Amino acid sequence: MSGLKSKKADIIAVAKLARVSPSTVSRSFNHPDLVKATTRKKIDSAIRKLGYIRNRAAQTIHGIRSGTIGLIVPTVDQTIFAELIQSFSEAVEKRGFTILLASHGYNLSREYELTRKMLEHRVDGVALIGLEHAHDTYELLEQQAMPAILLWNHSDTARLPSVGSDNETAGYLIGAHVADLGHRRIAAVFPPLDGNERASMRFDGVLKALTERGCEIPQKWQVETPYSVSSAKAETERLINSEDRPDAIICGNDVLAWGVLYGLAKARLSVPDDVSVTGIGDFKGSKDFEPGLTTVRIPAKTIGETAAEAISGMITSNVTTGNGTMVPPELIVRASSAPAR
Amino acid sequence: MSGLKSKKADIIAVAKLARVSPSTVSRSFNHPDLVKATTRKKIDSAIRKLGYIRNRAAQTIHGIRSGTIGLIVPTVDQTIFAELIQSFSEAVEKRGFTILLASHGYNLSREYELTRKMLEHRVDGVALIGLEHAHDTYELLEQQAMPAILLWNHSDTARLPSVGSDNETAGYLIGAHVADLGHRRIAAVFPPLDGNERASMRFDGVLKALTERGCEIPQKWQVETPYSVSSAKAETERLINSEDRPDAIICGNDVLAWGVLYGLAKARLSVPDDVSVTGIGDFKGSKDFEPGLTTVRIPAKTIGETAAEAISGMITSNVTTGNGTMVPPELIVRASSAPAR
DNA sequence: AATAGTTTTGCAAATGTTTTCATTTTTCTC
DNA sequence: GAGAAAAATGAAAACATTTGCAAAACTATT
Repeated sequence: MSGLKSKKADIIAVAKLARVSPSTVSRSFNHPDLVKATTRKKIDSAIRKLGYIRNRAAQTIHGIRSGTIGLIVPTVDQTIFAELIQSFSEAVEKRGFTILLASHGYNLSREYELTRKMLEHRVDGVALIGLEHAHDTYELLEQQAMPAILLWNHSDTARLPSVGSDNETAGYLIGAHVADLGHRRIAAVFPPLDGNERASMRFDGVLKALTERGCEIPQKWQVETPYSVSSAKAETERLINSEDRPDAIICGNDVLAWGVLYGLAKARLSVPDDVSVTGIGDFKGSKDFEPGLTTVRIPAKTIGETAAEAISGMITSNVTTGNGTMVPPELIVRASSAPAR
Repeated sequence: MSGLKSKKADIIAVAKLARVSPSTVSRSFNHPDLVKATTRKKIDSAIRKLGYIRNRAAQTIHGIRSGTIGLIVPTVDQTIFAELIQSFSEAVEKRGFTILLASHGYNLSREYELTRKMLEHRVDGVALIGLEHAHDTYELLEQQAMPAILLWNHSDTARLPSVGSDNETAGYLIGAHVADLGHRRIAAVFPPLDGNERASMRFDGVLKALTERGCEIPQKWQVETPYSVSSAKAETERLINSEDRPDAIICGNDVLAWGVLYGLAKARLSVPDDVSVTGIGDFKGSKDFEPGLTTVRIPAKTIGETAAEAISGMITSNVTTGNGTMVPPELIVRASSAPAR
């Protein structure tokens, strides 16, 4: 009641109240050095009085950047991505962008739809997770000449610049570690490999390291299980039930490894005395496990930051970063693995 | 080269190619029933040929909704919020909105800035986490008549509608459970209560339940520790080192409870035989712990969905949902708590 | 106090849509 | 096949800004 028109204030209202033209108000936002200090004062006070808030939509149609970056993820609520989302979003915010977030639940055609939606919103760039995307999605981004980047995994041959780790290397590191500890009775607990490029490349890496060292994983010890602690736990109980049990279990990721550790604990088997266990990912929590989990760290924070820098470079100065950056994974040895007896 | 003008296609280009007026193209998007099927065909083919993508920014300046909802969180990368973000975003996506996400790292003035930014982007609504926000933030939202909602906790007296659980009730449930099991030597491991409304209300609830049952927590057993598994673990080692140790430990959240469990495991104390342990939150993983963690579930999924429904109601039909919805927390008894000996 | 140079400001066009209203085209009825 | 009614389309104004250009207002110089 007391003065401020409750109707939405626009730049014209501000101009009127400050007794200047709209152009001057606009300039005072975008090129403050071009307007006299005293006029700027008047304008600022009018802005405050009216509670005016700039309309980015109106700017955007002038070809001005929207200041948003679309981030399209499979899902948010897995530790694996939450960390990445956090660091990426923090890093782009620092550069003045805001994240437009959408999740597709591992459905590639939904991912395409969401990409379209991002383009409708005129995001300045798009970030996708992983290397596998629908043909249409790539086409769309190319055709619209939209700066885009792939997060989490890196491959030189990807169709877009990618920032992340190499899953095969991650698998190789773990495979080599376990084999070098002298284990020969090795089992693998992985998510379904089919259609999961992440998991299957890790597995390939493990196999490569083992083969080089003259080991192999017998078919019966190659376990596939959904991405969940509880099913990994259940599978583990099956795995160790036979008296002919492995003395090392290599897991496709930390979540599965947690499940395996619980399964072993329940069976009163000691880790690492009876069985060595390894994960991949170094999720929050793995460090504090009892025993601490030997794993490979995929440095989510570094990836998020590197990617943020890369894409804002692409946006602000059309600098294409070649085919991205390889952020090396790192073996982290903790208490859950020990030399074979 | 082969036909498609690489310059950004607008609605006018489409109209020209389809030999109709821009109005008709616009109509064919927004009121397809008003345009003849054959013209629609022509238009669709022109759209495809040019790779035209609608410009929501241009629509938005007509007062049309932007189709975005601002979600401002303290941080993404804690299990606690990731689940909530996922369910909220999924639920609003289902209603045609996209999430504009920003994180402030528990900095309330940064939260205010982010809220402003959301308003600049002309989001259709804003969702904040928790009940505690800067005065300015509330003012801003009110003054701009922006539909807004608070997630995670509910209070009838909050300045905005809130959807979530009541932390005091959550604490009460756990306190009652532990006391009713017959425990009298009870310790509490909580995050710093000062300036943390969530934690302190939970603690109040615990105290209330205990007092009603004639118990109390001695000062020396009231432990404050940062939100992290490792520090809870360290604190636990201190706590049980004295030979006069508690036989039940009530934790302010599941993450701390995990730390406590690890600490006890390391000390070779058996849960629940030697000590009962409880959490609050029922985070992913608590179910599969060895032993399973007794806790109070704050149903993130329900909260996200309820909140999504509430805010889209506020947006699409100006229905204000009173002061929100209380989503009741639920005691979940698992193996980590047992009757006192 | 006139001139030239510089700094500030305003006018008007442009941006990519939607929408109201008027006009044209089609369909129906007899 | 004329007239009325209904359906489909187009013209133009509106939306909230930015920006190129020209005009106006200052400053400095003589």
